[in-house]
Amino acid sequence: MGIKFNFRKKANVDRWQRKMFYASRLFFPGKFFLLSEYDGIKFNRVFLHLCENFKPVERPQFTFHWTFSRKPFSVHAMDAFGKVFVPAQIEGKWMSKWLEEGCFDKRIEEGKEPFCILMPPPNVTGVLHMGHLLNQTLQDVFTRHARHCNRCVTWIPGTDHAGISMQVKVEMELAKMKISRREIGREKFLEHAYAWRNKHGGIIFSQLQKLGVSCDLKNSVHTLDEDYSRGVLSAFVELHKRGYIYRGKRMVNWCPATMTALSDEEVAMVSQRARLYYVKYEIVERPGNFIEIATTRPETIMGDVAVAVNPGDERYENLIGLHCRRPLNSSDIPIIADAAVDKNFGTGALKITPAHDSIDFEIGQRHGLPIIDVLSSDGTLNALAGEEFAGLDRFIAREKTAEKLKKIGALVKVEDYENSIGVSERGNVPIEPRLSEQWFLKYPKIEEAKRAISGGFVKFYPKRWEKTYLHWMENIRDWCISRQLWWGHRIPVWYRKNSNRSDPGNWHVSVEGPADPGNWEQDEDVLDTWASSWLWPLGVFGWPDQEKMKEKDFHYFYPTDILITGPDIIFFWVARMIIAGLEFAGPGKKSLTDGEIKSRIPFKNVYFTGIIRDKLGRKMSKSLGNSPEPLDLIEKYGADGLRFGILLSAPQGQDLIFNEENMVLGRNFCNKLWNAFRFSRMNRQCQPFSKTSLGDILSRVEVQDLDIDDQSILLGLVKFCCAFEKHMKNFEVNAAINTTSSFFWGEYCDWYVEASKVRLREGNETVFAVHDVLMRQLLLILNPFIPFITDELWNFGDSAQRSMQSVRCETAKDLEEAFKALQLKNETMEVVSRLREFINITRRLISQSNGMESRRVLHILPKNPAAREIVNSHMAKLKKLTAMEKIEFTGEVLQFSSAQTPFGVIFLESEKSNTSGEREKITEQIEKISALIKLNETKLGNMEFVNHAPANVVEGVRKMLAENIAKRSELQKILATL
RNA sequence: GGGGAAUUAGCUCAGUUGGUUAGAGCAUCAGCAUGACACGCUGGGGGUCACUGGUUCGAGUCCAGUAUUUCCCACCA
Repeated sequence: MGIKFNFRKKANVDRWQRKMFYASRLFFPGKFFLLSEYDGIKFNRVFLHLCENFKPVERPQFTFHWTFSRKPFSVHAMDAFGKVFVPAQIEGKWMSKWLEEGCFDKRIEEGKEPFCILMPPPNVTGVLHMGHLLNQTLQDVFTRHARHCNRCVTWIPGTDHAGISMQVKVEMELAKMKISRREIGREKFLEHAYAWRNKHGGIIFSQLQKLGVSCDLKNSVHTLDEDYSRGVLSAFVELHKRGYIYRGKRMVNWCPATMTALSDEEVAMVSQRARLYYVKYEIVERPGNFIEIATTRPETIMGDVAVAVNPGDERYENLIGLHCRRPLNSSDIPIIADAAVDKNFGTGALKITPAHDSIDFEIGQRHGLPIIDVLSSDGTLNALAGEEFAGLDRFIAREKTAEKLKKIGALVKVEDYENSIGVSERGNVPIEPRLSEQWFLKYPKIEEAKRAISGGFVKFYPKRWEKTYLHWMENIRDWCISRQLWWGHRIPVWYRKNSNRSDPGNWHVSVEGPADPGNWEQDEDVLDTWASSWLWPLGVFGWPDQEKMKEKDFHYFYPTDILITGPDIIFFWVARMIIAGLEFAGPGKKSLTDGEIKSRIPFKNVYFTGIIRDKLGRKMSKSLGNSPEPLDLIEKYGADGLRFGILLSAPQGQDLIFNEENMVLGRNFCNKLWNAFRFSRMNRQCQPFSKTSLGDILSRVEVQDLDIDDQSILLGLVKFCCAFEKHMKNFEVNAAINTTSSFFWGEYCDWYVEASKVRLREGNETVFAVHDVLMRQLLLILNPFIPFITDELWNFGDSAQRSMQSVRCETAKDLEEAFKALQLKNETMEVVSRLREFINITRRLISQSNGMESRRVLHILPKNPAAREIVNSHMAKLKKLTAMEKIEFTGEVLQFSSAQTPFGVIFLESEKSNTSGEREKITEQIEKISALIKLNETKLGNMEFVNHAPANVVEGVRKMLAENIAKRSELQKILATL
């Protein structure tokens, strides 16, 4: 076929245009040719008019990528087996097969090590996003890996009822039908909510199946399931009994949008541009004199009950104890002194509004001040704010009050000011510090929870998160667990009808409720979602029902092995689960021993993933619209390609920038694997892997037929498995996958396959067997990462199609044991690396003397007889890999371009000689090597170095020096003859 | 205000307890239609390891400081 075309003759033609031209001549000798436009996102077909009147066209923005091949339609001996891997053809098939076979079912066998992993329950309303992709793939990798390690595996999935976000969603749905939840009441609302959940909930699992996750869906748990709910309520009742839960009127974070209290963790601090208003209050006892305060919230002035100054502030010393006049809703309020006031902020005088600020509240408490709450629960001002402002939204009221202050001359000035305010994560509005009666939890087992981490019972990966965790534990505050919502676990507390609810004497706290329900009213509120999910590791096993726990194998699987989640919920969830485990995974106890901690922790390892960001470093989110649709990615690159790609870009715990190029790499990798397998089985019949074992394959090997490539690749396989196991043990998935890729692609494909081609063509059965050993092991190792394609290849040629899922993967140790009979020699690796070096140098020489080597004959001046022998015994292979027609030995220096190899100097025969160029090249090399020699010599001349450095390092330098000197004299010899 | 992380090739990142001449992929440039793979193969170029000091015979690696980026925590109205 060789149409040769010398592009160099065409001046000023871009590379891509030359390629197109070349391609067009090859395939469409007429006037048109077809190519695919590829901009990394989508393919389009375009026609370009070329050839006859070929003119350079302006380079377009996208890059071109031609997708044809010289043999685009050629069909191989294995016609079922296309040369391009098409994921869509096999993915659906395998998922249903796995489910059919029950591959993901929980298994328990005596004497086997358990492995349990709990899926962080996605929101029941959730759909698959990029975060899940990473998180779930990682879990799946560990789960499938554990299956290959012969462990009894269960991966328990589930969903979270997602209190606020679910309720907001349902309310929005209802709003579309012009229904408000207050109108229809609690019961009806919950009916709607359940209906909605049953219809839309759990979509995520069908999406996850497309990704190939191998969780046990039959044992899926939902936080509102009957059993789980009973656990949540029992925990409440038990904690109340043990004195950790109390009801009280406190400052809480109030979300005016969803009208509920929130925990501190649900409030995010966001910096904003605000204004600082300076307002003067007239001193009652000294008319005409004023005290000036600074505030960002003039709308709360009507709630002022005092003005406070620092007791050490000389400016205001003589005012303490006097009164000033509140400018709005006029009233006289005292001027007090409190150390909490910062002299240096604003004017140094602080207006005290105990109902709307937590510092003010505390100051108010200290001075016995009254509380005037001017805000309603929805964030509007109420009657106490005065007629003028009542009913206004807090932000409108801010403007209005400022206007009014200006009008009455109380407003001194307004400054721009940047501060940070708490924002409700769900409602996405600023929260309001609000005094309200709520249920609080004083965390139990804090000391033990700290010890669980510092004592190494629970290990964090990466370790640095331990600090964050411990810091939170040090500064922990009581948890507000009640929510003014309907969707969730209703608080199991009943109050005697028409009684004072603040009096615990009127309470009934139990899971079942009072015996005479007619006389009681249940608390209206539900529990914080996290107050149910913190029991996840217990609840999924049926806690606290001992029978159910036995049935669900709590004692076998608990503590679970690894939790994989994002560091953003380290406080929300991870820390609290540890606390819950310590408190509840055993009989109630005030304090725990180390042994008890060890048995009560919910998981032994926590793997924190990074956050997926876009190219600009922004978090990927729906609202920003910067997140690709995961299902589209699966369609484009295949589930395997996507999994591979995402793992490739996910170093442990480091945020990762999403790069679609990695998915391309993943897809390419799968294709390479596909083709490597295709090649290894080409033109021959052999047992599918599903029907054969390592022993079967090894029995096909004739030991005397093993050449050095076979030996060194098998030894390399053991070494690689060793490294792989180490990475997996340390949860370094990224490193594991990199090691695998470089062994498979770099060692197996690039070297061994090429090197063994000659013998393969001769039909050497031993070589076939070695290929099978490698392919088999690689498929087993890769299966957790790319399950679909590996299972397909594993079963190739087997009509039964049984998943490789639970086939035990040989460890490095197993392989070593099995290879003993092959008598592999370690020194073969060394020889092979020299052969590879020889070939590389030769190829470089050919490439450098581009066009000069018309004869393709290589002469070697062998270093010694041993080198000569090695070259001789690998002649066919060397010729093939260097594309030489002839490789000959010579006894003298030749006048061709030369290079130094481990076996001696080589000379590339050519028609034209270029002695001056050669001389220049060699002189340059001599200079370079002389510099190195000098470096080595100074090092060795330094007695400090020789005395201090370890012997092997010094020895290494000595050896290098000797080698360099030898090389240099060789070069000098060549130079002399030129 | 406190704490963590990052800074290595044009881009995305590896880099073991300090030890030969700092690696990979992508991109780029040059060559290639070779019975597995152009989603491929071969080769080349490209780095003052953010900066400044220190420890050491020896620092990308350890220490201190600076700069930039970033995340978390925190009740200055």
